[in-house]
Amino acid sequence: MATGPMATVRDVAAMARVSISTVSRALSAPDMVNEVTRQRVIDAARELDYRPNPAARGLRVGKTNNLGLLIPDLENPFFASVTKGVQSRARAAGYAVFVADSDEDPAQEIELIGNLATQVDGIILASPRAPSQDILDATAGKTVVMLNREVGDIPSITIDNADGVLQAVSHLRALGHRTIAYASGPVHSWSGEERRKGMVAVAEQFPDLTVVQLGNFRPYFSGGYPAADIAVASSATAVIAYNDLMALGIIDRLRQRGISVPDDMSVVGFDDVPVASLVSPALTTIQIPLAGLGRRGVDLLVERLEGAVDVTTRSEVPVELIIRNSTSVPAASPAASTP
Amino acid sequence: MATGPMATVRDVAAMARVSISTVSRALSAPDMVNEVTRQRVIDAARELDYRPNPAARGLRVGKTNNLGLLIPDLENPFFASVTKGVQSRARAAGYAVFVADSDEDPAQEIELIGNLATQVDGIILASPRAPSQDILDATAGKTVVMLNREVGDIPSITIDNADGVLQAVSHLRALGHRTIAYASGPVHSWSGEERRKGMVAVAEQFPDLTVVQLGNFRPYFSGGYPAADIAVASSATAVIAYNDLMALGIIDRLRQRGISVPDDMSVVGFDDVPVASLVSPALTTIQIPLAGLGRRGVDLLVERLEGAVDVTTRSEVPVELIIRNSTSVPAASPAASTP
DNA sequence: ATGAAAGCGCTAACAG
DNA sequence: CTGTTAGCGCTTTCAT
Repeated sequence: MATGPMATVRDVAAMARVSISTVSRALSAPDMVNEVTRQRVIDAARELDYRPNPAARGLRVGKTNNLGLLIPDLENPFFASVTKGVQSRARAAGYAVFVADSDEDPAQEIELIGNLATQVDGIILASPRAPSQDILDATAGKTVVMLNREVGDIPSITIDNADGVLQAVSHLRALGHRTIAYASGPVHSWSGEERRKGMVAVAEQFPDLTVVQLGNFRPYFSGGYPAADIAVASSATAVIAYNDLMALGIIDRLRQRGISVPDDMSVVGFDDVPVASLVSPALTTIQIPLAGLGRRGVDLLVERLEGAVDVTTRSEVPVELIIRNSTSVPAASPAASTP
Repeated sequence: MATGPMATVRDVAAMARVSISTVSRALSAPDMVNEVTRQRVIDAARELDYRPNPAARGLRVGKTNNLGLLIPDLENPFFASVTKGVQSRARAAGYAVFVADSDEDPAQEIELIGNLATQVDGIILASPRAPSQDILDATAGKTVVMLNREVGDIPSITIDNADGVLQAVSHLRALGHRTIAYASGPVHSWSGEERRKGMVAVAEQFPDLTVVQLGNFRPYFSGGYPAADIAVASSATAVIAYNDLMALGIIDRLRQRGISVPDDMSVVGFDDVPVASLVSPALTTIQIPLAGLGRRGVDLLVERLEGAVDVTTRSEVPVELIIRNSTSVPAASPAASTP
């Protein structure tokens, strides 16, 4: 760093009275060097608090041992959790991670991919917002894995959106709901589209159900307000939101209008971000193992970096319905019998 | 990166038919090179999508242009926001940032400081948990700035905790509260101690007030439960929590026990994390400019890195009371007149 | 088992 | 204005 001049191989070599190559070996190839010499080097290294300069090593070896993580917004608890998972797994695997926040800006994303690429061995793209073609161009020739989205042949880890929607609907249906609303996320959201399609599929699967599409809303708390109003205007007794943040907004708006959740309206979220369990009513939601998603992303990336070329390129993580207090039997439902 | 072999100065030099030093100059020293040659280099560089290898440059120049950020927990919205601020400002200043999450583990912190130090020009320590002496040792000779804590002579940016507490108490007092409880954070928390001391000072300042110290609680949602129970057992009509998360827990526990907030008990948080405005009742809290804290941290660090040695070493950012819906006049207060 | 030397990609003297 | 050269700290042949 700035003040204390870092010790280099040369310093250690001098103190241990060996050549610099012996220092290098003693520290990495445990057994290519005489036991006693090695100890001398180790001691000198410790004494000087010597740490190999990663940049220098990287330059020589052609590998930085750094990973890049690109996310749309750190203040979105979804990505905070994913980042946390990436962080810890990367460290365990011996990588440091550059985190870049694109602020939901597709253009920034593309630029950041280029920046990151100069300093890392591989990049994790979490829910990138940019158009597929732009991503394809920007990542050409780079080692990249994608989280929560699929584009082209880029290795990816996604979540089982269809099953999530199915679980949510099944839950609601079992409670007695027959008209269920769905509040979509942004039009261009990949996972949003997946979930919307899932809703359509589920609707076909249950002929006794009426599924009403409320429209597209911003995937934040604020997006829940218009969604709630439209839901109320519909005949739905339950609403599934694109994500937890939106679900929270829906609940808040409902409360403002004197509509009780879950008594008058059931609400289901998606993601199970940490805050979902801290609000009241606690949110029934589809749990995505967010930190796990991050960890698996690192695993996949590291595999491609160090291992075989043809490892599995796409996988999907399961989701699980977490029933809390924002769902119950519909107000005047015949199925509303509490044993 | 992995597949596409990155172009180097040499490639660009070849294509532009100049020497490598001319390439280097054309790209950094705009006017040390002939206009037309320069353009040839620029073109070649663009053609090859050339990007100087930061590691190589860093090695040569003795500056990485990377910053390290160490935080206790990314899933804590406090740090997510700080990180976001650091991120954006660092990028604007031409730095990439390594983010390291210590998982609230003091030992990890010390180790991570050492790891980070090998790859960065400077480090930002956000609310480190380790003992002062350990931090002093680990950062000796390194360029470091600290956020939300002071130790030794390390340059720091803190917040005006005393004023925050004062604003909270004044607000409550104005509403008519006369017995106010304070739920402290962890014993070893620096800011926790600052706020506790602030409460004591405020208590002395207002002779008509009774301040009851509830004890020390975990600075999370869960810590709010015991705090709430003790608050209820006391005669306080309002409680100020160490932070927003704890305040949320207090409110939740109060609700469980059928105690209405703010009607039966007022609650004030601290930090104004994003979720504070999304819950119901929306939390009255002391707002800390969290992202701003991160940005100022970068500014201070970069100043020390690039500028004079004796820039201001300690500063404090102001806080502001945000009045929302978790506070009101006390239940049976004589001051309870709504005009 | 150890040392000498080359070279990763880059910038900064130092010539010219 | 431009080219040659050295060297940042490290690992890795290649000798010995």
